[in-house]
Order: sequence, then structure tokens, then C-alpha cells
Amino acid sequence: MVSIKDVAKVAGVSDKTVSRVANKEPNVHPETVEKVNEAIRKLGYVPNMTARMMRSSRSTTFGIITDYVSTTPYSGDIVRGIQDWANENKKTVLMANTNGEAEREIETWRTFQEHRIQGVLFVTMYHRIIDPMPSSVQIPTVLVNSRPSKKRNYRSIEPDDYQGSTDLAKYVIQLGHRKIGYIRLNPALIGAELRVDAFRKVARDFGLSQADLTVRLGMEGPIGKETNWVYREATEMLSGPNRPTALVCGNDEMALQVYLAALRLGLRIPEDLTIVGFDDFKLISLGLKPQLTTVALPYYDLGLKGAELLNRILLGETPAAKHENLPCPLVVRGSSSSAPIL
Amino acid sequence: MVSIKDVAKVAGVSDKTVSRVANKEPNVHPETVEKVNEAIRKLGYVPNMTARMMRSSRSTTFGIITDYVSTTPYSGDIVRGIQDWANENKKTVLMANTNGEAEREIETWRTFQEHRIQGVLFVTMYHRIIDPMPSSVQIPTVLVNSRPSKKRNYRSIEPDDYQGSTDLAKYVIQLGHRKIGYIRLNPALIGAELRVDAFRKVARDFGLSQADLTVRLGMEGPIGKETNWVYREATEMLSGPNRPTALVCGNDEMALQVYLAALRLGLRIPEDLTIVGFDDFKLISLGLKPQLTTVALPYYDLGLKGAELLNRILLGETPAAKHENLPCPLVVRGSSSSAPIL
DNA sequence: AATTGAAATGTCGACGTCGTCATTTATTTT
DNA sequence: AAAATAAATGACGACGTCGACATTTCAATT
Repeated sequence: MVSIKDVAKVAGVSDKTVSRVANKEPNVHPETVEKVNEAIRKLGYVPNMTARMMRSSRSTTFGIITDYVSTTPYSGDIVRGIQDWANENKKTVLMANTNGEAEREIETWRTFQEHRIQGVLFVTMYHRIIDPMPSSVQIPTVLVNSRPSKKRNYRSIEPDDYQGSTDLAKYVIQLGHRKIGYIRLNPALIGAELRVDAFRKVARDFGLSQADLTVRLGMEGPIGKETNWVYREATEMLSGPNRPTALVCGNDEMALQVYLAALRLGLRIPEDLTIVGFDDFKLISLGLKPQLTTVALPYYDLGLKGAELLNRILLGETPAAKHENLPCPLVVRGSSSSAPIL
Repeated sequence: MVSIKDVAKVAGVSDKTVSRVANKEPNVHPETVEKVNEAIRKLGYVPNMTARMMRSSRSTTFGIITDYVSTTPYSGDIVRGIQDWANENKKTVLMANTNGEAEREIETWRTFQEHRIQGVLFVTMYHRIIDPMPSSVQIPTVLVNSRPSKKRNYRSIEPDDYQGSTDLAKYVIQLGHRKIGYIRLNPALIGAELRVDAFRKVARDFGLSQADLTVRLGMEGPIGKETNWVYREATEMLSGPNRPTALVCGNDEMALQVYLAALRLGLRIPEDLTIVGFDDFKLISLGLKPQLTTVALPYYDLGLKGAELLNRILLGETPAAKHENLPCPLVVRGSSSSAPIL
């Protein structure tokens, strides 16, 4: 591999001068710069990061630890957000996946330490509470899409499920719907709780009675292996004599089930029934006919801001908030309309 | 940061001996090993990869270059496959995403060179023909999920769309279906061509006439921004007097549209109509009711085998085939059944 | 006890880069 | 033209590790 010394020899200068040129330091004669660059080009010299890091004993690499990448589609967007930020800011990204296994997580922290990375972005695929790194490892870390358990002291970037659900609720209720069904997510997820709480709150604020908002459980069991009651619940709710005019789903996956149930029952969307989801999984939300009104999870921004936050921390700044919430924008599409006038 | 020398001092041995212990070299006195390990534990010493790499001037890092991660869900499984292999084999993974932009790709190759990575896995999210790295860069590279244009000389790992589609066709035809509709993918994708060709071939082999298999175009236009005719086409095909008893979809996304169209028309699945897809995007294939019979894309294995292949190449082996195809297994679920007897 | 071979440990330097400081060369000032 | 200052360049070593080789210690053999 061609080194700075090879370049120096060819350019007829000292290695230090080549170093200067490579790092665009001032006080190098323009002619020398030209000569050196010529040699660099000729030899195809590329600086050796490894040596650089060693010399300066600080790296420019971020580590990403993910848990269950495969289960949630699009969660890869978090990673993409990080990468884009990294690219913009001349950082490199080392990645590892734990599959949710503790042993792998420990190995990963170790590997990251060996590589002397600057900091870690701990990315979970569900918005949930976690407790990373029980070991003695001391690498600056930011949690992305999850909240640290109280005993730990990490900063985090999370989606604002509460705000998203609030906006969604207002939207649906302001469309005039008064009989609303809500099929909720697995209680194991933070988002589930936040979403249903927000919706209930808004319903109350708008004067809906207990009976106007029916909440049913759509999924339960351990994450990744839950049992799915959505189709059954939806069919049941929609078959009754006093059926809701709007069905709100804990997420888009559920909304798909609800579509199928509704169509099977001969209901037209949105004329007879308004359906809304949450997450904006494009595969579903854009694939459905009509397309789904839903709330988008800011995956990409979560990654982007997470990286940015980590960087600020590394720079010694101490950002105010412990947990930053990113907005979940409401995306109105064709599956929702005014409540039918009775 | 604590170095090998600090450990040496505490353990009362030379740095070299610590090195030996750290690398589990033979011929170190058991007592010494114990003493050194004690010191390592006490000081929390973690070997410095950077220095190791420099010393031995070879890294243990693979680079991954991806293009459009976000557009295809689950394609992240390719990356997961690579990571799992890497983890198993003590390699680290450096990642970068190009978003399909040439400039970013060039930057990425450069960065990877700076890091002196061993080799690159070039991962595309669609099965298509590409031409990476027009520059002079010379890093061993394996293409994953895509095929290099002829002029280039890369090895690749690809899904066997043809085999998958062949199996699917046989399955559907052996169920007794004789009037079959096929809604095909964007011609811009290799998979599209392979899938439809295989299906046609099998139909011919089984003695179906030209009229028995109707192929329609479901999507066209530039990748990522195509226009979608699927719902319209499906509705049209299924409304006719002589409608097919089975509808084959270029992928699962299309199958979703077909479900919606069929349900709207009051058709029962699978009693009245068999629907099959391709890809096995779980969000759809498991979300549909009944669940979708489809062909699974071996994303995870693509990554795993890709990493393995790259490693073999780095070890100096010269694997026989230029392009390795991985099987796409047929996954039979509830959306398919025997053709109704007329 | 002397000899021999193996086992255990140590010394030294180099990998590629760049910070520190020294030296040379060019430019400005008096 | 000499002195003072600034600009340009170079020599050297250290970052942490481990390969090559040297030396010391120990156990086995005669």
C-alpha cells in the first residue's frame, strides 16, 4: 500500500510536507502543493485512517447497535438517517445487530471499544423501554426510538406518539364522527399506551361519552410473536347494529386487517366507514385502496437527530432535554371522510 | 486509554508477554497468564484494533454499500445476514448508503479505502443490473441481490427468481387452474422478466394455450416512482364474463391490490379466486386474510452467503461460479386452492 | 553434574501519520 | 546591506501492537 513516504519520495519533499498538503494546512508553497498533489494522483495515494486515528488517538467513527431489524420494515430508515448525517459530517459508521440477544450486545460493546469508536447510537425497532449495557463500558451513547429505564441515564430521541395520536383524534372527531372504534396495540409497547391515552383524552375533551369510544385489544403476547385478534374484533365491531362510523387502528398493519374485514362486510371506505392507521408503513398505507390516512413515524429524522445529538454530546455540549420527542405528522389520504349524516 | 504497557507494568512483565496473553499464544506460563489476566481485568484493558491493524497492515472489516434502503422493506434482512456472518467470524462491518447517488458512491469507496477495509459487499435493494465503481478503486467486491453488467467482472449472489416462479407456476397449474391471469412487474427489474418468463414456460409445458394465460402490466415507470395499474387491471380482469380462477401477482404489493379488488367484487378467496404473490413481505403476506401464498425472497441468506463468498475470495479461493443463485422457496398459505369445478 | 533442548520471557523496531520543534529560505524593515 | 520577521520545509519521535530475534529459565537426558 502506498504511504505518505512514497509520495514524499516521488514529490521530492519530506513526508511531513505531504502530510501538510493532505490535510490542507496553510503555509505550504503553492508550487509544492501542486507537486505533491501530482505525486498523490500518480501513486493513487489514499491516507490511512487507521494510522491517523492512532496518531491522534481519536476516531471519527460512530457505532450503531440495532436490535430486531427484520421485524419492523422501514425501521431501516432510522439507520439511513444516521448514515446521511454521518456522511454529511465526515463520520464513518460501524454497525452491529444484536437480534435482541444479550450476549451479542455485550460482544458488540466490546468490539466497539476495540475499535475506539467515538459514540454509540442504540437503535431499537420498537418504541419501548430498554436498559442497554449493564457492563462497565463507558462510551457516550444516545438511544434512538426507545426510552432508557429510569435507573439509567441516557439521552434519547423518541417519536411523539402522544402528539401524533392527539392530532389524529382531533382530525377524526372534527370530521364529525361520534361512534368511534379503537383497536389498540400490544400493551408491551410504549407507543401503544401513549396512542390510546391521547385518543381518549381528546375524546373526553370533545365531550364524547364513554360509550362513544370503544377500545378493543388487537394484539397481545410477546413482541414479535403476538396473537392477532384484529380481524375478529373488527368484524365483530362492524357487524353490530350500532356500529362505529370510524375505526382507528393502533397501527397500519391493523388497518389492513380492518380493510379486509370491512370489505368483506360490504362496507365502502370511506363513505360507510372511515379507517385510520398509525406508522405510515408505505407498503400498506399507499398500497391500500383508497390509500390510508395515518400518522407517520419520523424514522428517518429519528436517526438524523440522534446522530446530531450524539455529536453535540461528544463536543461537550449538554443539551437541555433528557428525552427529545420528534413530531409524528398526520398524513391525510383517502380512507377518511366526514361522518355520514344520520 | 489504558494500553498494553500499562498492563505490563501492573503485571510485572514485558509488554510482549501481555500481547501473547491477549492473543492466546502458546508457551506462556499458566501463572503468568493468570497474573496478566488479572491486570487486564483490573485496568479494564481492551486491545486497540486500530493499532493492531496498523501493525499487521490488514484489517478485519467488511464494507457494505447499499443503494435505496428505504424503498424496499425487509431488504434490511440482507444486511442482517451479513452482520450475522460477520459476527460469527469476528469481522466488523462498516456501512454506507448511497441513496443511488453516484457522487455518494464515489465518496464511499474513498472512505472505505481510507479505512483499509478488506472487501466490499455491494448490496442493491432490487434485483437489477448495475455497474459499480467506475473509478480505479481495487477492493475485492461481491454484488448482493444484483447482477453486474457484462463489462464488469464481479461475482454476485442473486435470488433465483426463475426457479421460484417455476415452482409457483407448477403449483398453481397443478391445482387445476386453467384460466390464469398474471399481473406483471415493472420491466425495469430483472426479477420481473425472469418471473414472467418462467411462468410462461411452465404454462406452455403443461399445455396451456396462449389464451389461458393472460399477462397484464401492473406497474411501469422509473423505479421508485412507478405508476400503478394493478387495481384497475385486476378489477377489469375479474369483472369479465370469462374471468380467471387464479391471479398471479408479480409481487406481494400487487397481491394486496388484487385482494382489495376481489373483495370489492364480492369474490371469496380462495374459494372463488386463488391469489398468489411473490417476495413474501411479511407485513402483507401474513397480514392478508387469508394469508398469502407466495414465494419468499431469500434476503437473509443473500447477505449471509454474500459475506461468506467475499471471505472465500479474500482467502484466495476462486469459487467456480461467477453468479450464484439462491433458491426462492414457495410458501403455501391460505390464499390458494384447487380450481373450482365447472 | 554437565549437556541439551524446549519453554518462557524480553528487547527492539516498524507499521503510517502528524505534533513538536528545529532549520532553512524568502520577505520585509531599518 | 544587515537585521528582523515571516514563510516554508524538514528531522524526529510517539501513538499501541506484535513479528523477529535474543536471552533466560527450566526440565529432561546422559
